Amino acid sequence: MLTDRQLFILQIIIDDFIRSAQPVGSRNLAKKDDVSYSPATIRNEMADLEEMGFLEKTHTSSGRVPSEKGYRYYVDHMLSPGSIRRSERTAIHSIFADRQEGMEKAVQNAATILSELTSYTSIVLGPKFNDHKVKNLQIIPIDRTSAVAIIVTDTGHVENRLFSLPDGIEPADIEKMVNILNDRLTGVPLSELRRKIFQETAQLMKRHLHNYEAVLNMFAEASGGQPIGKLFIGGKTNIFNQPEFRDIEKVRLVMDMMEKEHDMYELVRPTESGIQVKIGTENAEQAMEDCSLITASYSVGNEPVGTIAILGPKRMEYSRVITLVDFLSHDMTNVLTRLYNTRS
Amino acid sequence: MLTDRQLFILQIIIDDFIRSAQPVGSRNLAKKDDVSYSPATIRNEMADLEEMGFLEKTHTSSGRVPSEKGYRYYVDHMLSPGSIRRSERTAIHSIFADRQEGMEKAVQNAATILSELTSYTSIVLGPKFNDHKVKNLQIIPIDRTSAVAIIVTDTGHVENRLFSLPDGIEPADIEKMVNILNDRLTGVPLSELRRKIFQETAQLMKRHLHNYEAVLNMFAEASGGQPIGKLFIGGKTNIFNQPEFRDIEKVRLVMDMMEKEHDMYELVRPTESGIQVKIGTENAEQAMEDCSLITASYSVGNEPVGTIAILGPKRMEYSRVITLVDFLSHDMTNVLTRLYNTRS
DNA sequence: GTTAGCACTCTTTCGTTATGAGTGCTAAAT
DNA sequence: ATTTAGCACTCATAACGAAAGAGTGCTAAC
Repeated sequence: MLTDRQLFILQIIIDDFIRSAQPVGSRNLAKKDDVSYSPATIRNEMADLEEMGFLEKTHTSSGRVPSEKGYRYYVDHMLSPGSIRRSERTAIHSIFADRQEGMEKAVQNAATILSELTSYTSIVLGPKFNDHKVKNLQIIPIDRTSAVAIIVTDTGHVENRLFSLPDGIEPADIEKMVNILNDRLTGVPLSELRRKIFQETAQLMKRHLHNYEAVLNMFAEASGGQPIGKLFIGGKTNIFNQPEFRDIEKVRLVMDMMEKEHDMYELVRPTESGIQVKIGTENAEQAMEDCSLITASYSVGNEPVGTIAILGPKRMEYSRVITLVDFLSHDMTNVLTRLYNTRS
Repeated sequence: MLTDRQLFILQIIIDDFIRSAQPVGSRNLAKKDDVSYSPATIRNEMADLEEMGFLEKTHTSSGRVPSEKGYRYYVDHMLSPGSIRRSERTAIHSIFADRQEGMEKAVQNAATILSELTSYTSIVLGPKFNDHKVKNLQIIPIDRTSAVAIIVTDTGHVENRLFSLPDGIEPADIEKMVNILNDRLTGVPLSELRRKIFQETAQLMKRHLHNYEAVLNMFAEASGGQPIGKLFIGGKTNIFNQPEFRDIEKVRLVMDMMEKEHDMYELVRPTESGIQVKIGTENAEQAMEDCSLITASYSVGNEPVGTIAILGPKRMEYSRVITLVDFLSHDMTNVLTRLYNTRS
């Protein structure tokens, strides 16, 4: 469909535009060392590439700019695998070097480092704890009317929630209840906790407590609270560096979106595994029309549990970013898988 | 020091500039219904006010703009107390209507609502839990080498932390330890926990466990982890609305600062109680030179435990914001004090 | 098939020139 | 002794036009 020369020229144009953010013209292209065609030839090819929809002009007599289709083709067919610098490698490995900090800190760290390495905005969706299993349950009474329910998972994650106690419940009752719950629910994955609570323990509880329902309900609710992982965003203001975002309205659109946790979650919610690139309007979100998003999931074993992503301008250094994101996601998968597997 | 008329004119100028963001000139001032002086008279007064440092010109023949000193004087001497609209009152009361959500959610909510009411950026420093007392301690072993330490306070707040177990420790030992800890440390304020841990329990532990030190150390560390409350920021992008922040560099400066948790904490760290207004360079932070900050602390009983703040342009609606912030801080104090006092 | 040449287009820049809002000062009016 | 009208002056902003520069498309020659 494209001749070798067209491919070559398209590649150079996109590479150049990614670097300079300036529309690229035939004259300047021809000056490059590795280009041996005359401006006129290049102009002809450019005209063809434009007709095919890979390039665009900003006005009648401007240089060419890659279209979304152009970027898409570039990403799909012309990406050289790119290498990782030693410093980048060590930076990434340092993220999980210190396990003691706890998962949340490490994930936040990943976001920060990723944004620093790329100077784009990074989004990291922390591991969802659905598939992690209950290690221990506690109910700590605070006063006569309220108590804290605590769920500890086998990965060391802690969920907690304040709830109202039914009237007239005795500390001894609570203790009994905690024992029953731990007895029956240890090892149950969080995703099934809600169901199991009623299925496994309701009968037993009934025998021991007259007021068990309210408590069970609460517990079930606490467990269903956060089915998704936490979201971390690094380098939110990096978008200010991009010359195409000198326009305050554009920045605002993106910034506004970044403040909406739900939108951001929708953006990076895990779908297919592997690396995904969404360019401009390929993203559902209106505010993303001038941005590209590169996402990769990471896994525990074969189960994807979270996502890392880079949000930048359409004119993104795709090659470099994809390499980095790929590397980090594999690193995270390795670390988490090892961690998880030695545990269970 | 200032004649009545100068006071009057200064007030009108500042009020006008707060509304319009445009330098105000004598001609337009004189047109106002409540001004009965001629432009020339006003010009004379303006010149005097400028000489005294309350007004500035952006260039030789422009209208006047309030100086920092002008704003300061305005805030200190000319603020009419301002009233709260019914809708605002209900919005604020709604924040703590639903106690079940837990403190953190409520505080986050406060930030959101405050930013929506003012259309500036709000900062809420959640209650610090230093003075809250230990209700219960737990150590939940995860596997042979690690465990989760959990501290529950009498306010229902939960702190938790993953830590490494010393080699060869037995589940029975852990149980013993937890019992000792609970026995000795219940009721201890978090701020003294670290000290008390060693003072009260070390002797006892020594008798029962050969390897107690590592565990104690860890526990002490977990308790010292977050002496300060959590920080919530609402309406980060509201700054984009301000015409004096059309300049992308200015916005960036402020945005960058808002991303740095530490800087933000420094900004609103509780100092004196009552309402504080910091105008422009009165703030230590460089990035704040075009902004004003209004802070108020809220308390439990007489002890200030957190801060609410509004960050906006120097040209802020001081009167309205101060009224709102004052009202909310009192509301929070009431709610928290009631909550806390029924507990202890 | 490639390229030189040329006319044409469109943006950007720069100086020039109004226009208008605003000031400061002086002198007259109150 | 204030207050105000009048006027000359300053400066930012907008509008205009001209010139420069980068780039294109097309035609004709190589």
